[in-house]
Amino acid sequence: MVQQDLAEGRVTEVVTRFPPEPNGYLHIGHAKSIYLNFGIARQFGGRCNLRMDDTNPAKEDVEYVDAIMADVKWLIAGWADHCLALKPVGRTPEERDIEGRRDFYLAPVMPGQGRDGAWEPFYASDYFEPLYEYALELIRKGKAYVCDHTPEEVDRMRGAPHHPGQESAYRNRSVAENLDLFERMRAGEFPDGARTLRAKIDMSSPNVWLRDPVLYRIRHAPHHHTGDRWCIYPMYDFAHGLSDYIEGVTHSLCTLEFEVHRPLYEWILEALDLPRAHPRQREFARLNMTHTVMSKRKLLRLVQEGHVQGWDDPRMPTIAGMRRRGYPAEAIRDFCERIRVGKRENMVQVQLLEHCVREDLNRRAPRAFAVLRPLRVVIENYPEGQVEDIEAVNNPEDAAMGTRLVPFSRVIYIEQDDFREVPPPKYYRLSPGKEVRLRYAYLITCTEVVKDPETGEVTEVRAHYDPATRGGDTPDGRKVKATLHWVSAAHAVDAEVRLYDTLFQVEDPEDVPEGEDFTSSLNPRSLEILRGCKLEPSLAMAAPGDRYQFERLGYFYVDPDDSRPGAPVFNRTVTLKDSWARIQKKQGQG
RNA sequence: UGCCGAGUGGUGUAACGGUAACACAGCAGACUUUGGAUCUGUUGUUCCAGGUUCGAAUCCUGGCUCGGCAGCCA
Repeated sequence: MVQQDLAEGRVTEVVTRFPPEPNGYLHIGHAKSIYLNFGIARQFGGRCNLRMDDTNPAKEDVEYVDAIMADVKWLIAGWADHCLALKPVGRTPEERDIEGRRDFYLAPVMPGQGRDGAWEPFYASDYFEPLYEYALELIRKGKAYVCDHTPEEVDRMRGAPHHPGQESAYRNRSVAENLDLFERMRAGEFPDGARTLRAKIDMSSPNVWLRDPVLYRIRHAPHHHTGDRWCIYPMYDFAHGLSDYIEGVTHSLCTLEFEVHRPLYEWILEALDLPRAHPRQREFARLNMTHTVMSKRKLLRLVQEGHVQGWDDPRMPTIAGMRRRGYPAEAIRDFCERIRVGKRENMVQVQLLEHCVREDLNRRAPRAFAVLRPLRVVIENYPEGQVEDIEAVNNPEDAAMGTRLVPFSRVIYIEQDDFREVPPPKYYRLSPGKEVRLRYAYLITCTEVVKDPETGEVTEVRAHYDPATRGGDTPDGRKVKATLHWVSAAHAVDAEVRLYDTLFQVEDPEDVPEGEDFTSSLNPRSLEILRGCKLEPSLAMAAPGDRYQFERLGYFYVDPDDSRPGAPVFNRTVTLKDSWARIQKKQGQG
């Protein structure tokens, strides 16, 4: 469609916009919209305005404005920064004259245009004055009127989809009376809900949004951006299309539920006889993903009821949550690219997102050794007090990332999962009498199991090493199936590691039995905090925001808030694919 | 029920009226000093019924199913 508009000469430049309401944090569904809107701007050499759609003072807050700005910038960084259009702080639309017709326009500021001053996103609330003028104009044209019915009356009189509504008793007030009343609404003469400004369209339209929709309502409430300057606020339908117009937006892309609003969007623009080209609204399907919820209302509940620790909890599908979990922006964009956009209801599997994350991280994350649930292994024939520096590859996918030295000694930790006293079928790892490779180090054979006499729990494993296998090679060509990661006990750094799983244990949390809601399918094991994890010493100084692959375990991200030098905290971004887990699962079923 | 929209493998998407394809997931195998990665192979798809046509996922008619809409929310 964009291509067609360009070809037909309807537009000469492409301007899109991303218009969140600052009443919550952005989630992965918004990421899809950002990717779409910025992607189109990028593809056609245009721009994308970041605009706060803030016409409802009751729900909105500056905290959200700041978070939204940060999330958008983070997500498009290095990709579409040059398309992000902002405006100077405090600037409002300029009034001008186009061939004798009055017009309002607000020009953007693009990166590179000396953008080092104070810039801010666009705000629908910056257009309250022009919007008010437009409303006056509608009244003068006899296309809007002040209505005194109560909300309940309006509701009742709207009718039902299959039968027409009833006209307001105030529908045919004179222009002068309407003008007077509307001005007094603005002046604050009436209490909340006493009157509204309504468009005069068609009470019998099959589209209920055309049955004289409310354009303005009275709300004596301070607004996060305009303070107490206003006590009447425009409704979405009135504000949105005109905001698009004021900003010179050419393509206004929104989700499917606004499809029925499109006739109203167009009606408003046409009724005003505007001098410039009209923006065009088109719709696409919002994103749904398995094992999570996507509505801001539900996400807010998760935050308020303490099911998560905040909007940026790594289990949340928010952009901030994913960032804190360690998802790279590139991977999220790749995901948005792969799901494409359509008009079909959809439920994308989280596995696809995780795949994108793994693919990205596999290429760039340096490898390291970390033992999450340590089991002591004493190598009895290794000289006491001896320490060897073992060379380890930083990233087998990228030789340029080089190697590092990891200390090896007589007492090491391995993963509890990597030892079984009684190995199940197909279990290749360590068990009594079995030989395994310690990655980059030596082959060891388990000689003895030490147990707690009380509980019977395995507390230590004793082993012998083969000095001829240094580096992990077998001079005699013998094969060992398993290679384990390890950490030298004397050199280990203690760390906290947070393991995350899906927030909900079912694919569709909305699909619950009668009388229950989505919180009943919350996953009780979505967060597991491990303390006393043993890391290789090079990780002691891991910096916030660093990403690693802990070999054989997954990708981990240094928590930006809680990690300290010498006492690192890692968040598990995503596990590695685990075919042993799959075998176990199958065995469990079979 | 009125209006609007959408129906293609398990999931998400492609396909000027001309061999139904791609990715993820699955399965099987190869390789492997990560049971990772990689590579190879493979299972499985056009909502239904008519019609137009040499030929239909695509066009037409009818039906079915799913979603959205009756906030002074966005």
